[in-house]
Amino acid sequence: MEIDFFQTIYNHPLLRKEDYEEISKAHTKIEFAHGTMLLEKGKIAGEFYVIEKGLFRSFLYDYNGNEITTEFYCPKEILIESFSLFQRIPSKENFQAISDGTAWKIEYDTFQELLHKVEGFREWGRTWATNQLFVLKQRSIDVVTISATDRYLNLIKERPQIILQSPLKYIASYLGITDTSLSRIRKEISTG
Amino acid sequence: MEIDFFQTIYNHPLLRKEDYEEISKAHTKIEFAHGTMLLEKGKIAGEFYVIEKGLFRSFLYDYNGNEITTEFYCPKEILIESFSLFQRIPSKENFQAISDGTAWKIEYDTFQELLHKVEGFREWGRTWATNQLFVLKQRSIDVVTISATDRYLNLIKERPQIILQSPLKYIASYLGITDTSLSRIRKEISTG
DNA sequence: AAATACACTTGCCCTATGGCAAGAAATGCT
DNA sequence: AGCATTTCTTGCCATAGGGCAAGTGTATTT
Repeated sequence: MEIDFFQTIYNHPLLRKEDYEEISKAHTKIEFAHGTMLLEKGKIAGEFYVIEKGLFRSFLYDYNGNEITTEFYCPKEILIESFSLFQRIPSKENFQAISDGTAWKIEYDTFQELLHKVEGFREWGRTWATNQLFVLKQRSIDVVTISATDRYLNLIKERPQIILQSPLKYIASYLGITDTSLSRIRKEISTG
Repeated sequence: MEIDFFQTIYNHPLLRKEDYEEISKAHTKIEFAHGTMLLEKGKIAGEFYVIEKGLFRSFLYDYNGNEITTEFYCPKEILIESFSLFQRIPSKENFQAISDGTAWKIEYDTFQELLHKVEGFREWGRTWATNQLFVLKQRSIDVVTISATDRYLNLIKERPQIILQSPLKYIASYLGITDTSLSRIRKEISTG
């Protein structure tokens, strides 16, 4: 199986070769067609995903009913609503494939077993959670300290696949503006 | 010492009576005058605080130079910049007392020792971190799904001490609006 | 008690952004 | 290839919220 792939994903000093075999076995490959919903708001997540190919997003509706993209998920990234999956509570967001794609999933029960059996996996999970908090905190700071234009430029630099593969409107709402405004920002940028 | 107080703060099934004594001993009482800075952006946090009395806040400057309050800290809450304290990186925010107050602090080294020696404390810390992620995620969802007016009403209901003790301008920037706008919202609310 | 410093409200005006809609461009489907 | 759908741009207009400043109120200091 795809041991190499999983070694780069679940990279932790405590994990040994046999652990990776165990981890690999827990995964099942799954294909998603463009537009497929992976998880809907209000439902309880049943699976953990690692993206292999394609682009995914999470979104919700603001107080005016507009769709707001809250995150993009690229290959090699983990896609889950962690609180829904682990605390068994309704998901706060919707998750959707915005291109055809493939992922490796782990069922909830299997995931719990892995956590239980493999110490290094547990530690990897904790590290991942800590990192999530770091990233989320940084994003909430960026939203106020960096203008939409600059965050767009950052996105181009740091995650160009998103710019190339996502419709403008998803990127716009991710940046906190409308597609009309982002279109104008692009014009500004290209003009100078 | 204030064992009862610390028992309500560090509440975890693994913690036993002797642990609370150990934990209590690690704390030093400290008084803050209104306006005192506890930690400034760019510096590395050296202490962990539990608020006993008073009101505190964290803030930063947006891309137009406006002060933005990012969080309020009330009695019985933990006040730290966790990544600055534990990863030894510069703080991203400023922390300030907005009333006279008292807190219990633990020095960085002492905190590390506690984590090392007391398993229940370590577990409590993990639980706290998980909860931080949950709260931060919920807040970032609230910002888009609930209007400023409704978030203000929620704040009145859920954390009335803040409304009573904090100047309007801090609350306004916390809600993502100016003090002028919040003043108008209050008028709206009281009128009808 | 006067003086000073904040805090809050309110009016006026202005600007950035959104809503809408038309048109152009690109993409996908049959 | 031709049609349909979606995406993106752009103009016009409306509006929520911000900037500013004056005026009132409330504390704190000397």
